[in-house]
Amino acid sequence: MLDLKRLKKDPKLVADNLKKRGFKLDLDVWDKLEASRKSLQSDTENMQAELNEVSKDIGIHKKEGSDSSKLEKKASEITTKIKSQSKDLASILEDLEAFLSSIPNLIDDDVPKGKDEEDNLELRTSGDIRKFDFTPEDHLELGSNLGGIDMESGAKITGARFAVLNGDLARLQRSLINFMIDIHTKEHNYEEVYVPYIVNTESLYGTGQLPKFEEDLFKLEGKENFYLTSTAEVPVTNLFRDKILDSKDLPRKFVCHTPCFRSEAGSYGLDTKGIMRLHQFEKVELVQAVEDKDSDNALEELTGHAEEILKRLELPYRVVSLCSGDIGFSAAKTYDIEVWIPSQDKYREISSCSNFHEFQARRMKARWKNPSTNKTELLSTLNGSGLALSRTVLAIMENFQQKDGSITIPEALRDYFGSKEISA
RNA sequence: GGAGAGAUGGCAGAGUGGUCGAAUGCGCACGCUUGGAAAGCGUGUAAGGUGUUAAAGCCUUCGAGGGUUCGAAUCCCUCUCUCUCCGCCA
Repeated sequence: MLDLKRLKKDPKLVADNLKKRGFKLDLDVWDKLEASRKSLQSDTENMQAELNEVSKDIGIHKKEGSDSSKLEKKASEITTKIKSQSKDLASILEDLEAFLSSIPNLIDDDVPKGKDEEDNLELRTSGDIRKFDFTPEDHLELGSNLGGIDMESGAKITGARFAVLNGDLARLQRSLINFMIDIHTKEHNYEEVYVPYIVNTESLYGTGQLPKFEEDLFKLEGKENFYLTSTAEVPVTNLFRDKILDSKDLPRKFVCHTPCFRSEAGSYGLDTKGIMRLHQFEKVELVQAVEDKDSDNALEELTGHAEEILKRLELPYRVVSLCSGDIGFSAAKTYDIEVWIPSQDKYREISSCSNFHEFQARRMKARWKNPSTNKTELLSTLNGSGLALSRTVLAIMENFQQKDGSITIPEALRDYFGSKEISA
């Protein structure tokens, strides 16, 4: 949710900012809604004030035992008026809410301008891209040969875009989860947390998935407002919902492993092969809640934490700053980390790290008490994958494959995995 | 799944129709006290909206939604959640 004060004060500025991401803010609609809200609301409040006054009077009369029937009649009239008017007000408020809740976040000034993916700005690369002295296979060929990736069974058990991992590859994924969480808790000072994988509409609204993006989610039948979580961002960030945190508890940093369920509506034909894009995948997620003044630094830090995993795994990657047209609904600024995929001869997203500033916090009333002003202020929230598991498995397979089809395990992971290779 | 109890401010916990946004305690802030600290004493301290240079004032909020009433934290209905007991169960 946008800062309403800002929208009231500077509608043009807000609209211009939103324009950068290709969102047209209809200022006429806004002006009309806001004007009628204002007059209706202040009218209603004045009547309410009058009614409160009269009611108080009645109370005094009754206590004294004097006649109050005249006052009661007056109050009754006011009540009737209020009731009819507050219906109008409620409907305006509803429209306003619908209007506001589908406006995306404002974009940070240093976000590169652009239309789509093509205009994203590469900030840095890391690691050396391996030169193969044989023709490398893609992860699905490798996995099938090793008997470790079984798309057929996934399709049989559930359907398209579901995978079964067997033996060493299942173990590889499990070891990666521990590897990542250990680094984030022991070295980067995140608290580990375990959360529900089913979330309700309030939580999804809080982080911004609802009301606009319901089609990306799996909704449970029977239970009115239950959805499978599409990212740990939803349950973990909502830990802060309706809370007022003490300043000494900030920043708050959580790391959480969850499965993620995405309907992948609108991505038909994309990445149909293997485990690149699934309806169900595992992810280790980093979430931070900080004071807004610290949030820019926190984004750099958090991105660095995710990068550290790739460095330790000796996977080549690059960091790109998403351009204004490609940035997500709730985010003010996003860095994507993309890992090198030899079979595609390009970098592919393996982590997305975003600063939401107060956008999510405003929706979920996540606040902290500022001791210097003694006021409650909104938190700033951030999150990023640290990392997406199936794509990490995929990247290790492809980047560390040997001529005979075996896969070397990156050194840093060997203690976790238990051996130094997956043999052919 | 069955039976019962409950949901109040940052936290704990009073309040069963009328100056109740709400006693008290804890916590927190400030002041006094002290060489300094603790203790003690005093003062202040919910959120959101509106308004203002700032304030005052006004409106809303006692789990959520609806209802009764001139007036609801308090009465009625629905829902959600929590706790206790029973059953079932990884």
